[in-house]
Amino acid sequence: MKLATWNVNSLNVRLPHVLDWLRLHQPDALCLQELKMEDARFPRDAIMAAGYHSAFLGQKTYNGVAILSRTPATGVVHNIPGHSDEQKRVIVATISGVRLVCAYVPNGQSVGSEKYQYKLAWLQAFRQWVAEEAVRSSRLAVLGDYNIAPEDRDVHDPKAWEGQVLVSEPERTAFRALVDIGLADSFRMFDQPEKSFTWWDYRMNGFKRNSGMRIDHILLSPELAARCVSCTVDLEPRKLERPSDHAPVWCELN
DNA sequence: ATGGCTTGAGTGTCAAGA
Repeated sequence: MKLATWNVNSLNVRLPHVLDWLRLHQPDALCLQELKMEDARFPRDAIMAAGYHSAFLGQKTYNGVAILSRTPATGVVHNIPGHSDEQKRVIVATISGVRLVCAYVPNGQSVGSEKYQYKLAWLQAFRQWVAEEAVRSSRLAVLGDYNIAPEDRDVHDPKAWEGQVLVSEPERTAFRALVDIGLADSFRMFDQPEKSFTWWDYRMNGFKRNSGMRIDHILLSPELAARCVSCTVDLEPRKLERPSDHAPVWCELN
């Protein structure tokens, strides 16, 4: 089983890349973030033509998440249950007996800002709910754009970024609190290249200089972690014309 | 140098991303 996540930074612009990627990699499920479109504009037919079902939660201009899957989704949930939020950042579905959480964690803008406070409060509610879901589902995967680089080795220039948003200690503590539910950061279960990142700034030739961060993650419950044989960042789509600033990440499970 | 790109909104130029 192949599970993947990709922040596409506008599904409208990136749809050709997504369709090509589905055809090339044939994942069982692909979690998307930053659709930046209302539900009425979701390209369900084009995705169906590529052989995939869609569960999606969009909004105008910002945010928006989707789970594409070869088999139909069941038990779809929108947003964090019990947590009131205008922003569409979470969709959950069961695919072939695996409970998938697709999350677009708030960016936080800058440490101490209102958006940073919103990010930390959001992460607290998210962790609480994921912990409950982990009790209900032994086969649980939490995929998405976490907007947190968990360790200094996940940052191209840790000194320059020290204490900044995406790497600040409260954010990293919130990430560890998710892991402490009993979820494994699947990427770190395996040997990986030095300076592996999933996001690179569009500006200043960020990708060419590998000036990036690892902020997109796949966390797995113990049962799924035991079945996981690889976790890979796919750099190829970032090399295309008009790329997303994020790369896809995918796991292979036995 | 608080810049540097990209997107969506909408037709000016700004907010937001990370």
